[in-house]
Amino acid sequence: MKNKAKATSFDIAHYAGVSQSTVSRALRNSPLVNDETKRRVHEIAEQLNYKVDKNASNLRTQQSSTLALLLFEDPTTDESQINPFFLSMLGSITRACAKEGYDLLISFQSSSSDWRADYEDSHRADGIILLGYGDYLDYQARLQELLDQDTKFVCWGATVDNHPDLTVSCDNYGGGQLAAQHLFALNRTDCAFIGDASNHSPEFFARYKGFKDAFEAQGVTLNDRKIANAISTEDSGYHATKSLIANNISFDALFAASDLIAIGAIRALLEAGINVPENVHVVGFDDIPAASYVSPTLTTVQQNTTLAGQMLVKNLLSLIKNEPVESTLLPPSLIVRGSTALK
Amino acid sequence: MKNKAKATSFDIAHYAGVSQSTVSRALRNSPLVNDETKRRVHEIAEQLNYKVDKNASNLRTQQSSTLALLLFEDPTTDESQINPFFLSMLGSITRACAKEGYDLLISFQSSSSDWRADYEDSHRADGIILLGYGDYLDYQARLQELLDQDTKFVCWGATVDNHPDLTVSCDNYGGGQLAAQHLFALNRTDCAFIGDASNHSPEFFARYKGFKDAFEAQGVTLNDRKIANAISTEDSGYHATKSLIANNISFDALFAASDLIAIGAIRALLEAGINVPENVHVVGFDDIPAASYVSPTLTTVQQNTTLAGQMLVKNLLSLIKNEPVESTLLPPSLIVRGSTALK
DNA sequence: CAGTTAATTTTGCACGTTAACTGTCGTAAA
DNA sequence: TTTACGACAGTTAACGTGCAAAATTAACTG
Repeated sequence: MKNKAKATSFDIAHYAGVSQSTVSRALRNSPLVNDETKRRVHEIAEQLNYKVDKNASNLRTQQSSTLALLLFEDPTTDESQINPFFLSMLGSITRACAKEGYDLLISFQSSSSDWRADYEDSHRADGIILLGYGDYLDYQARLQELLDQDTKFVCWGATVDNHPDLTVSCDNYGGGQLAAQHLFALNRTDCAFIGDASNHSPEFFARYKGFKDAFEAQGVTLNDRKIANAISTEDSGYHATKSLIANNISFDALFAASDLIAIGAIRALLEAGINVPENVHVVGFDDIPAASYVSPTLTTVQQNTTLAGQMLVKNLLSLIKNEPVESTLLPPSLIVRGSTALK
Repeated sequence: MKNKAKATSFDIAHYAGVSQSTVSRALRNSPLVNDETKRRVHEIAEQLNYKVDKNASNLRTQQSSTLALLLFEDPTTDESQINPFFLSMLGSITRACAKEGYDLLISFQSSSSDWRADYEDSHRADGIILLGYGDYLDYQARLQELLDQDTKFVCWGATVDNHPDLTVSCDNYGGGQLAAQHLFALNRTDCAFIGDASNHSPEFFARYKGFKDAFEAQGVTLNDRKIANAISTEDSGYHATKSLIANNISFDALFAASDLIAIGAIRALLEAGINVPENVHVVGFDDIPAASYVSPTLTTVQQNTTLAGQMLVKNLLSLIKNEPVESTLLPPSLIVRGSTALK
């Protein structure tokens, strides 16, 4: 039978015949406590099923051993749907936090205007991880505000002006190059791009830039007309591709700024009777799980989400400890699948 | 310029010329405080950018306004991959929590043996949501333990012995019926089932049972030989289907216990030169995002994850408030797509 | 105008922990 | 023998809230 009232450190002190503060020290393995006493305290703590009260501990130490994850979704995305790429990141961030002894608090784009107040000031979290795609311009002002407040935070993808160290991101430019080199090697040089070639979405732009530059390095110039804008959803990729087709724009390869776009693009192509990969090779970006389920399976530039999550957490913890943080750029890798492989 | 030191309720009390406890009440809109005083306190709080310290507040009230979500993955699942169905649930649970003013703490299958101690005793969370697929038998003992400890928790899917009220689940049996009725209407009665027809995974079993019973109600008896076991991964579905084919077992329709299995099954079928839906109709379960990306798009029994998440949170909060909780069974709905639709 | 009641506000403590400061005792150096 | 110091353990004071009881003020009655 368990006690209804939860055991406190005083209870342990009582049973162990020592003072409460000795219990506290013993449980945190302070060197100021005799080993034998430590052992006894630990034993009794176990028996009483004692757990340090997080609230009391946090209140006293003025920190929470918790990180907050703020997830920004594309505004058009349907409520229940979350971008699978971010979900993958979520998984690795959760694990990285657990490994470091931190809890993870998750929240979607907060309607509140003051992230710092919501998390740091209220001592709910020691730091914030911002995870989002695309339109960071809207947030630059806010990020600057966080900086001014000396808030501890790291971003995925978005570079904060003059503070690249606060960002962990994939080498999108290099990833675009990988895609281009792959297509070039397959002799597919008449390429379309679906994503966002403006500077509106820095990540998509970098992918495009790397793609374009790599082709130009081979003496191939891409036709700007073969670009269609899309946000990172299947639907958007589908419609963008459809409009390319409708405009009679020809191409023998297609580079999509994300896998979801690529999947939508393939659907549009197949519907139009254009075979993948025979007529058009398709390369995506991200390597979400669905990339290996669709048919044809999708060749894509893989982002290492496991490493990305670990780095985000690691860098944030360094920030919190006021340690120097270095800029982090993760190398992507090309995963060749059916959409660029002729049998 | 913000103060480095965070404002406390004492600071507000000082500026407002009242006592700290009046501030506390004023901020929580207690009727015991004069309206004018309230207004002034709120104003000053805003100016100082004051936020209630969660830790102090939680310590005082002995609760955390936080729920913990424990996610159980299939043991075979790769580390970074999370079952997309659960991710969808995660999204709606997060939102439901936010709406109720609760934070959500996420954790993957804890290696710790004592969930209650990890969350409730340490006051990190007021209650626990258990989310998992399949093999609950391993956990029944643990669930019983949680019950004995009077821990506040709710489960997805798994029924705790004699406590159906602690479970929110989809009407898996009814979903199986839906699938059967659909296939029967299309005159596909020679059905295979891939999943788990033993009682090992209660959810899969219920889906199979409903499927089988609905056919029998129409006078059609399913052949037990046309069953292959699989866990909820694409790979497992692929191999299970392959083994059916390898054993020369014929069928004109296939019901998979989950979409991931169905997607793997389709891959195996197509590889074997069996057309979907012409030769074999395929019906899945869950309606994960990928179901509408694969080709052919997948007909499936949809679980309402939005509602499920809301109910889990709602029921858990009721439990925490010691209010009576009712058993919750959510109705699934059939989504007809390409894998059962002949052009 | 003293006396009673209602409407507010204030005082003081408790929540469970950690950390800084004190205190004790035995042993080694002076 | 005295002093000093290390190795422990105990005492006390926050951390910032929220609640109960006490205290103050205002409002009203006879």
